[in-house]
Amino acid sequence: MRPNVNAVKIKEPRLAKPRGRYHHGGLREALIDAGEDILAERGAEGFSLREAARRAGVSPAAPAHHFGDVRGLLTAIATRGFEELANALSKAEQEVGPESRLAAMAATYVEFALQRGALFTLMWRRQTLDIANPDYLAAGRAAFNVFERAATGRDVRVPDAPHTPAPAVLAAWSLIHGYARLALDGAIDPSTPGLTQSVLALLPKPAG
Amino acid sequence: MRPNVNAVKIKEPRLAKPRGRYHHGGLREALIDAGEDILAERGAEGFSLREAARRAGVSPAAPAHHFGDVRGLLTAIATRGFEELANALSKAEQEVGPESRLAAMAATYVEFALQRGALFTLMWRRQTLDIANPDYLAAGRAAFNVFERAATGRDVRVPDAPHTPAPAVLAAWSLIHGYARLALDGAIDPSTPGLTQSVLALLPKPAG
DNA sequence: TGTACATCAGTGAACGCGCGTTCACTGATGTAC
DNA sequence: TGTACATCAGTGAACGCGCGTTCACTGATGTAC
Repeated sequence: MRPNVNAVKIKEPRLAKPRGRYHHGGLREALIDAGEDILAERGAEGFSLREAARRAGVSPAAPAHHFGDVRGLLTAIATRGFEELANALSKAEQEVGPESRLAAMAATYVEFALQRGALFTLMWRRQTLDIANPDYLAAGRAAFNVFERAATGRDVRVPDAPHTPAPAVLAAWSLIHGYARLALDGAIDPSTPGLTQSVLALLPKPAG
Repeated sequence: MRPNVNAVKIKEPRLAKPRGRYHHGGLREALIDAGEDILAERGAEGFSLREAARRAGVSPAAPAHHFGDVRGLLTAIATRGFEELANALSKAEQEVGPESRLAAMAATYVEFALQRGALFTLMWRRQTLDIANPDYLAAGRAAFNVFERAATGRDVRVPDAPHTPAPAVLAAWSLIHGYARLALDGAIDPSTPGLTQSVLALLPKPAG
């Protein structure tokens, strides 16, 4: 399924190439859309370049023009995943007062991970991504920035300057990330009434 | 690399089939050993049945006699992973006093994950495992039991009876698990001096 | 103690599969003049 | 405004690959008598 929550895209994506047209017109986006669909349907292991091309209505050689190779396409999909996560976090941040921002972040993060399991998994799978890709790195950093800003209550960061997050921020992020992963991997049943809330209530509180 | 910490095996594993012998004599174990080696060398994506058979000095059809199919072999490898994790946790538990058990568990868990990254990843990769396999389930539960016992300071569990762990236990586990995963996935640099300790110091403390 | 025979644990060749990528190509687009 | 032409974004057939699994088979083991 294409993103149905917090969609970044403005125009309705055109998945398949318009009939009778030689040029697609929006193949790059269409391939990323198709990739997300495949992930949602078949999981992270079920992805293939050829299948993405098929869904976009295009020959298996076409993606190379936009992404070089599979790794390039996967990296673009993961990048968009981080952008969508950052958007979701930003939205949650703006909807609540400062005192409950961390809780809102946490709930949003976990919800994103659970709803988009395979995408979330891919986003972190370094081995299959080009982790030196600047867009990928920037998108990941941006998502973490939103989290950190909400967790600490201030915007400590000079954009793009590397810095060392406070241990309490990393601990909070670890807890959230770990809970999401354990739930995705079947070790925890997040549908147990009240469970998610009571676990997230134990978040280490970074100083404001 | 075969387990060099907390090894469960008694005899030195024989990887390759003894020359001139038709029967291997310990093929099951040898295939699991080989599988762990492949994971350590090539990562979770680099595993293949044929390569494991090759390393065990055996034809590609041989593993089927012991494991049915690839999934069976992978599940056996993951099962042993959980057994080794449980052993490591038990050992750590016994080495320290009750008040520092949780910290010792945490450090051991993270160390295991970082040292055996690909194995740790496989252990949780439900899609490629037979998650209904009783041995796999039992090994996973056993590892969690050790953690829970150390975290709560008491052995609340009737063996094999399903039960609902306290939120504080799940939160502690989530934090540890998340920290390990983020470090494995390159989001956190665990070699930063003092970082691991200061993050783990923020563990939610379950009631004793 | 020796022999017959069922069972078990291997062989190794072959199969079909879908994959990512390559290649020479062509249709469409857009820019220079 | 029209034309030439470079560039871009596609085609589709083909390649080679390693994979997991199947198959008919055989060597080794161990048990019954």
